[in-house]
Amino acid sequence: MNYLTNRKTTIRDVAELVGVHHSTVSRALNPGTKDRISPEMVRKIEKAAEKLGYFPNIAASTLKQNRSFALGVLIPDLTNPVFPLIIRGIQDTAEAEGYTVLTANTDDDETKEHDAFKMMSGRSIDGLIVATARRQDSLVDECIKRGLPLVLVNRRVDREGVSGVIVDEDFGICAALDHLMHLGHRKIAHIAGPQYSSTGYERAKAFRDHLTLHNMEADLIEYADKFTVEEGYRTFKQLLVRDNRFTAIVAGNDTMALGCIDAMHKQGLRCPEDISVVGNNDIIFLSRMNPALTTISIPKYEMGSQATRMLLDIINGVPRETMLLRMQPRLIVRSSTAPVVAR
Amino acid sequence: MNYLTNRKTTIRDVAELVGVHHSTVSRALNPGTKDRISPEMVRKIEKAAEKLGYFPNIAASTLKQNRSFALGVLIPDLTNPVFPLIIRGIQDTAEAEGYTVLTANTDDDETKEHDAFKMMSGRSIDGLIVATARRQDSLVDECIKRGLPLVLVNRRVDREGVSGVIVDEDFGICAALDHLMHLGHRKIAHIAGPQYSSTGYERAKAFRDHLTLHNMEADLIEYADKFTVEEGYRTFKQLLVRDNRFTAIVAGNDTMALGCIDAMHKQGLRCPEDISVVGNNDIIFLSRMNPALTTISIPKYEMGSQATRMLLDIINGVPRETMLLRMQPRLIVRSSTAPVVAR
DNA sequence: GCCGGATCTTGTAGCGATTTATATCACTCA
DNA sequence: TGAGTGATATAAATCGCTACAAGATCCGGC
Repeated sequence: MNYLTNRKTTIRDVAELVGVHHSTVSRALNPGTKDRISPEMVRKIEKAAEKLGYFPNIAASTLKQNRSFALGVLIPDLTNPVFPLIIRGIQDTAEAEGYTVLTANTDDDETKEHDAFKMMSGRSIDGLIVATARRQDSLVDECIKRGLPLVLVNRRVDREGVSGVIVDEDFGICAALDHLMHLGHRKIAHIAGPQYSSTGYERAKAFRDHLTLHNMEADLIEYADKFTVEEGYRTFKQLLVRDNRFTAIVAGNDTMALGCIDAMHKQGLRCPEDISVVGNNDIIFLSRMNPALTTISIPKYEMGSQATRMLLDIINGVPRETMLLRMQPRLIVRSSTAPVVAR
Repeated sequence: MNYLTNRKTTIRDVAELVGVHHSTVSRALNPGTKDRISPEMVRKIEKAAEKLGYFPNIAASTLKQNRSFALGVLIPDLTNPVFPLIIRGIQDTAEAEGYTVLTANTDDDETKEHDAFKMMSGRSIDGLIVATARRQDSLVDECIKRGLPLVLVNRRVDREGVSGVIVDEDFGICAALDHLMHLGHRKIAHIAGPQYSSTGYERAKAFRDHLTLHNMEADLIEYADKFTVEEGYRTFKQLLVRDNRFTAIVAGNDTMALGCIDAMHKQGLRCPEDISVVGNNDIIFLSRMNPALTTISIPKYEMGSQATRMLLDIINGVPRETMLLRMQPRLIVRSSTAPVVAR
């Protein structure tokens, strides 16, 4: 703290106190250039900085270096329980490396997405983590064109050569289907998530492929427009109109699974007695629900943290082998799935 | 985009294209100074800026103005389901006014809190929203000393004169207790949240006061160290050792209530048949739980949004009457509370 | 026809950091 | 002895924007 004026302490105040040039102070306080200053000088400067309560003005350093030590994160909606853990993974990892995180919700709306990106560009972010990617994504294309370091998380794009941390959706869906078949289910339906998202698309594809492989009916699929409870509800009802002889549902994600269960209850159907349900993501509190939802668990925190590490490596020019890191999900069996019973 | 070099477009590029001085461009593009430039000039400049894909370098403007159009937000932990909605309220409101939000998790740890604040200071935040306040809070004191615009949300401090948006805890607890008494409960216990937090403290105080007023036993209180499921679990067990004749529990918040229910199940007690439980906050999915948790609902999104509006008013020097905005909570009765039965 | 004032635009000087080039040593060694 | 060499420190320029002072332009009015 500068005791005379109200002005914030700057590098020049520190320099004055020590009796050196301010550029020397800059060097001494910067990890990368510290070694060009004599150790005792560094110590003196650090002491003085401490005493004056100096902290760097990041705007000034950003302006000069064109490097902000800030990362952008684009998510659909923070209130969707998948994201808080991913974001904590990102924030914890980023902060440990001295980076600040700017988060924006896009609600899967291209205008909001564009606005958020513009704001982030204005703030000279050093890199971007995108959890909102569509399979064809113009924003991702733009980042690549501009050369902005970019990592995808959760959702991927169709084009190759973009780094990201995603889930082995095939593995998860196969585990779910095997579990259901093991319980005797032979007629299984899928409430698919939006197909513009790789998660929705790949889960539906895995569903079809795996059932086909087992010579089972693979076209009991109804497509939702969003990954929400409401869309799960609506889509399930639609499915029921088409066909009501299935005994199990694989939902595109957990919130949609909850919507399905709501719709079932509304129709007087019971879960799991009449229909078994499997979700996806393993969001919080699922084990406490009624019924406790069987689901495919994905390592959310780890995904955020890995994506951030990846991004920081790209920013720092560290060579990396893996482009697309595919995390292993894990089926968690709870009470929303049960052996099929003759009706 | 500047087509010749790889450099970002600046106001000078725009100025050059239009054939005016760059300071004119700055004026024309700034809402506050736009009226000092002729309308047709403004239009020409805007057109040129658009054409060149110009967007302002916020670091430069921050450096010059000592104003970042960024707000800091301090929360305990994003993965605690109370916060996502509060934060969305903050973000949506802030973004609508052109502000960016920097969020940091403190895990109720003073070191992390201090680090986060230092980072935010370095980024020259224009104001701070604190959801981590302790009743005696040195960080809050520091902000006030420094004159940094500050608004509390959810938790308040003991000292007067600090703006904030909080909940009328007394009202909520009274509603919960009245509900329980109405169901015939005469021996009610409280699993209190940490007393350093105004929420924990005021809820416990309201509990004592209201029961005393009704000439009921008011000291069946056990204090938890954190607002977590685990602490709810531990504290409930502790309470049970002390006294096992209560028929209802008012928990400090929802997560602690869930911990209580876990502990009850572990002890072979049923909720609500043996013991009724009331939570607080109304976090997501409570209505789907088993049993569905009766709780006190607080307007989370609205609180975030109001706090932000308050903060922006302070920043902009708008006079405000209310210092401490007290939101009305609402009891939501579900199936974790039931009439008391003779045992 | 020229002055006073309103209206618009220009010029310039930083904001606080980093960075490149330059200066100043203190030594070594031919 | 004096040029060469590291090792440190200094000077000065710069990042892009805004604010303040000053200049240019135009107009009506006496």
